[in-house]
Amino acid sequence: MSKLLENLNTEQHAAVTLPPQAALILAGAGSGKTRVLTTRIAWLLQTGQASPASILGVTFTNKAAKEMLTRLGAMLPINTRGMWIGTFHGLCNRMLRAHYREAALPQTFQILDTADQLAAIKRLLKALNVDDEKFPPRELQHFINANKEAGYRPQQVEAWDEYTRKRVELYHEYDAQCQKEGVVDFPELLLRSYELLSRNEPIRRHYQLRFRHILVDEFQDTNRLQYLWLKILAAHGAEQPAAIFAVGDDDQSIYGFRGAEVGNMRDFEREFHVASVIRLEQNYRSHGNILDAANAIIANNSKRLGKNLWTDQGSGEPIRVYEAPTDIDEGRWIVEEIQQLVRDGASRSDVALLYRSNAQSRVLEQQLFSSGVPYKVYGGLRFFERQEIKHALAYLRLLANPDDDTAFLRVVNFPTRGIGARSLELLQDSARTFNTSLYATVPHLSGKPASAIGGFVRLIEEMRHATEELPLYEIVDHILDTSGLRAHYRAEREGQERLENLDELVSAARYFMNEADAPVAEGEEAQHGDPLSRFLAHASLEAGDHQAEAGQDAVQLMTVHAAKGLEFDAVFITGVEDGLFPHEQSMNDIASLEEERRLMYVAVTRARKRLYLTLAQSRMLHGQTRYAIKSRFFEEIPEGLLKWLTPRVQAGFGASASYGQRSGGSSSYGGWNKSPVSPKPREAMPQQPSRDLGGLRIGQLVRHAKFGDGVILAAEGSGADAKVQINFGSAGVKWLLLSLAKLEAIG
DNA sequence: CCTGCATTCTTTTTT
DNA sequence: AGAATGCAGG
Repeated sequence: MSKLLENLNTEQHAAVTLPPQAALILAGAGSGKTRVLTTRIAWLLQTGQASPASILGVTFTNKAAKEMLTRLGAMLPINTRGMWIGTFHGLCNRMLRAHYREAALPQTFQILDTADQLAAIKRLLKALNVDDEKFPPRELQHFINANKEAGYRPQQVEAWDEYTRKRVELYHEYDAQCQKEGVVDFPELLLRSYELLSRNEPIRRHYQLRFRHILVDEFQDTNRLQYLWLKILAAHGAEQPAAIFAVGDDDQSIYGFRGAEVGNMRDFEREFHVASVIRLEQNYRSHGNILDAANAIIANNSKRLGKNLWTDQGSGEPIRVYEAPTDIDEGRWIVEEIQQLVRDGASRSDVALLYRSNAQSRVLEQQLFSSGVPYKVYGGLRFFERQEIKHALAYLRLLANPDDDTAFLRVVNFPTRGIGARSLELLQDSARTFNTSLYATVPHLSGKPASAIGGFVRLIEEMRHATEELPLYEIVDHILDTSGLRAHYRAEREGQERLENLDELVSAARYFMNEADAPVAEGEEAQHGDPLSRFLAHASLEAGDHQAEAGQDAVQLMTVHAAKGLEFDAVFITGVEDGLFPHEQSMNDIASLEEERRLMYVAVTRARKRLYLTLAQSRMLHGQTRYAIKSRFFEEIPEGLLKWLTPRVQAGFGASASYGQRSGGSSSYGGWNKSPVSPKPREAMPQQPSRDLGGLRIGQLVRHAKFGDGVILAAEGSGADAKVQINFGSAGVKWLLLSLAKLEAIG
């Protein structure tokens, strides 16, 4: 046991060995959070305080769950299979499969992913003749999910206005449709599971007695419903509540926009009477300057639980800042810098390019590509979300559950079978009359549509018959041929990759079966449900690990969100401009600006040794050149931590151009810093935007007869329409037509 | 039923 | 700019 606790610092040790009671661990970035979580489980097991079956480990991503299991396996020679460790959704799915009757679901219930759900909503609106201009499907989807994630069924939603009353009604209809079709969307997995626990006493008691230790990762990301779910599982308020061990960091809460409630941390502390909150503040990742910058940034947020990271690693290098004239120059400079790092011995995979939004990756990719620097972009379309895969899965879903109308409509005419919108409308109408699923309605049909659609139903029936006795992967293989999907993509010009993906689906099925059919070891329970349904659930819940394709040593590109939890020797945070980061849609109210700030905090704390902040004075966005000034977050970083590699010509009055370049100054780290700081002096003067601004440019100080002195923030249009945005300080920020306003360049 | 053009809308993302 | 959807015409 002592071995387990070796090398833990005081706080980590204290957290791991806490008595089994409600605990809140505030774990700063890079403070060994995952280590504490897994060591805690190992310690509970090894000291005999817990059996594997009594442990419930909850994460948000499959990746995190997998990592927990891997690390546990390395620590203890135990069978981790007896424990329930998984994502909220995965665990709820497991529970609902086991008690599908009590949860009023068909045994083969299918899971709708976000796109399926949207399709289902559109279909509903059409069937009910609802104007989708007045009730945009996406908005309705958001409304439904937000309510589910707050724990509200339609009856519980307060509707004060006509509009909301209608949306509640649609929410109700939507639920009814899902129930009829035997499908469940993501938030429904949780809500259903929660309701099952609250309504069914024996089942509730069963799980409450079983899970004595509940460990929750990334607690700051929980939404209301997830909190309620944990609360009921832990038998909160009962005499013998389970011990919840919650680990989180309020400063890294960056999912407020999708319903995460940081407030759950405070509520947890209060409602569960957490005796003492343990703070993990020693950072093992970043050098001092990087941490100082991070601390300084996050200090501007209000309502923090309070935490200050420190390190004993020394301050390290200054943070390098580069301001480029355009986004293309920004990308080019970054690529040169990366090439220099690589020449100095860095490996490309230890270098990350982070950006606020995905749209920014293109310019960077172009530069990397044309320079022949290998790179990998994270966060594209995932395997199970590809259209050919979704088509194949739709056939499989129909085999498992013919009432799945979404799946039916997806493939009834794909590949084309001469079934048009007209026939389908007819079918949908009579399905409403008979109150049956589309599939079940087909026999009632007469006339021409009947034969075409009847043929489709016969095809599915034949598939079902032919695959009855086959193992899973052969079922998949079989439907790829009999559905005509393979033939379809073979005929398509660009179909080669899709065909390969379909083959990969067969492999995925084979792999899935091997995993699933592993002999059931002692202390392990068999999972519920038939292999096909389980495979389909797996496909919905784990849309595909793009992490899988390791490949060569490549520079890592991703959004800041995607970078949470990761770390790199060198990190470039790109596009650090007002309007981009913070994003313009989040600049105006305090709550969302604070989330942007946390996002910046997350970004900064990804770096181990070297951090770059880069920005561009102009960039193409939505097909238009936009001009921006440096991010307001620069003001929050102590000037002494920054090394400007470009002259500072910036907004703010009287800001004199200061050149940050001072030779050397930094010490060397990690072996790949052979050349001091900036390899070569770079072009210093920002170029004038290639637009006639009458000798003006962004950042230019100007004088206006009425508004006084100001600085140009942005420009738009050209010729007679050319407008500039100027910050006149106390006189405000104004857009002025260049042709009308008499502006005099000063400074 | 398919094809091509117009219109729209673009943060972040996991399940 | 570019993707993705929706609608008119072949």
